[in-house]
Amino acid sequence: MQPFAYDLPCLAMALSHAIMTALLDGPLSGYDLAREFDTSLGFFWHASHQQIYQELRKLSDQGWLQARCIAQQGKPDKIVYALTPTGRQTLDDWVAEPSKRKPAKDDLLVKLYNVGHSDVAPLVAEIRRRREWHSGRLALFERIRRNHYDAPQRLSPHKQGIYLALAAGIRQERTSLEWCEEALGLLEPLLRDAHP
Amino acid sequence: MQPFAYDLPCLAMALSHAIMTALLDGPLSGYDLAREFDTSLGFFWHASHQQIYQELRKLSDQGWLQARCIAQQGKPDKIVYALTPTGRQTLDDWVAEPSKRKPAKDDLLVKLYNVGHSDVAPLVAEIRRRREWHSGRLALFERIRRNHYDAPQRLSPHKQGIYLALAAGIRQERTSLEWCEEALGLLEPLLRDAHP
DNA sequence: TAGCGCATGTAACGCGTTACATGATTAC
DNA sequence: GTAATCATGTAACGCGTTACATGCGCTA
Repeated sequence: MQPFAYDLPCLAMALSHAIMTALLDGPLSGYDLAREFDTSLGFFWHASHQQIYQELRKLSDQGWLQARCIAQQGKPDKIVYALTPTGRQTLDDWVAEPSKRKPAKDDLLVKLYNVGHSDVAPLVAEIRRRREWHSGRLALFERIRRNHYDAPQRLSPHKQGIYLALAAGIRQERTSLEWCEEALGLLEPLLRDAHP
Repeated sequence: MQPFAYDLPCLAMALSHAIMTALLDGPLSGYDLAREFDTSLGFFWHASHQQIYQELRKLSDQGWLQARCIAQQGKPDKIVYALTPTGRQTLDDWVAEPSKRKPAKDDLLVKLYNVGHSDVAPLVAEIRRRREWHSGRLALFERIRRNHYDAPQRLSPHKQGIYLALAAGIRQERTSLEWCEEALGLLEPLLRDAHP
C-alpha cells in the first residue's frame, strides 16, 4: 500500500549518479556539465544537455543537489549545482551496489548475419569507416594517458580509478581496430564476385 | 504537411531488422524467435519475448511478415512468421544503410571515477564477478568457434559473416578479461589501507 | 549581419524493461 | 501434485533521442 510514499519521480538509474560523480570535484553549471559529458566522463557515459538539465531539476527537487544562481558580466546568468551531504551519501550507496552489465547492442553485428543474402559492399564501407574512427579514438585516449596518467602505480587512488576507465577505453578501441582488420581481410575478397 | 502519410507506428530501429534477419533461414514462431534471441543472434542483440511479440505484430501490420497459424498435437497452436518479398527488400535496404555506433554505457566505469572518495571494496568485488562472467562467456564463444567456424576462409560467405560477429564477441571478452586483471592489480593493493 | 559561444529549457516519442497474466501438456 | 516446457500476450513506466525554442554578447 505505502500511502504517501515518494511522490517524486524516480531518478535515472545512472545518469543522476554520473552527474553527482562529476560534481565530486566541485560545483558546476548545467552548461559546464554538458561539456564534461562530451569528454572525460562522457567518453564512458554520454548525455545530451537536454537530459542533463532535466536531471538537474530532479536532483535538486530530491535534495541531492543544491542550486545557486550566479550573475556574470558579459555572459548570461548561470545556475551552479553542488552536491549536498545527502547526495554524497546516495552516491556512495550507489557505488557500493552491484552494477549490471548492459550487453552492448551493435547494428553492424546483426547486419553481418545478412552476408551471403545482401550486398557486402556497404558493410565493407562501414567497417572501413569504423576503422578510421576507432583509430582516431585510440590516438586521443593514448595521448590523454601519456599526458596525465603515466606510471599509474604512482598516481593517487582517485586518479588510478580514472586511469582504469581510460585503460578500458584504450583496450576497447585497440580490440575494435584489430577486429576491423580481420573483418576486412575476410570480406574484401568477397567484393569481386559481386552480388545479384 | 504530408496528409495521410503513414498512420502505422514507426518500427523499432533495429529489433525489427534483427527479427527479419533471424527469419532469413526460414519461418519461425514468436517462441522460437525468443529462444533464438537468447543465444546466437541474441549474443549481440538481446530481446525479451514481450518485445518480440509486439514487434511481430507491427511487422505483420506493416506487411513485412506473413503470419500463419499452425495447429499442433500435444502442444498449443503457434503462429509462424515468414519474410515477405517487401520485408526482404526492407531488410536489404537496412543492411545497405550506414550503422550508428551506440557508445556502450557502463555503470562500472562511472563508479571508477569515485575511487578515492568511496570505498573500493565493492568495486573490487564487482570486477572479480565480471572476471568470472567474461571467462565463462569466452569459453562458450570459443567452443562455438571450434565446433562450427573453424577455418573461416573455407566457410560460405553467409557463415563467414556470422563468424565475424562471433570473432568480435571473442575479442571483446578476451579484452574485458585482461582489463579485469589489470584493474584488480591496481585496486586490490588499495584494500588494505581501508577507507574512513 | 551572420554566425558562434554561452546558457537554459519544453514536448513528443520510441525503445526497452519489469511486472502481471493465461492456459495447455509433459515429466518427475 | 507440482514443476517445467510450450505458447502468447497486456500495461506501466523510465531512459534516451530528436526536434523545437529563446536570447544575449562577441567576432568576422
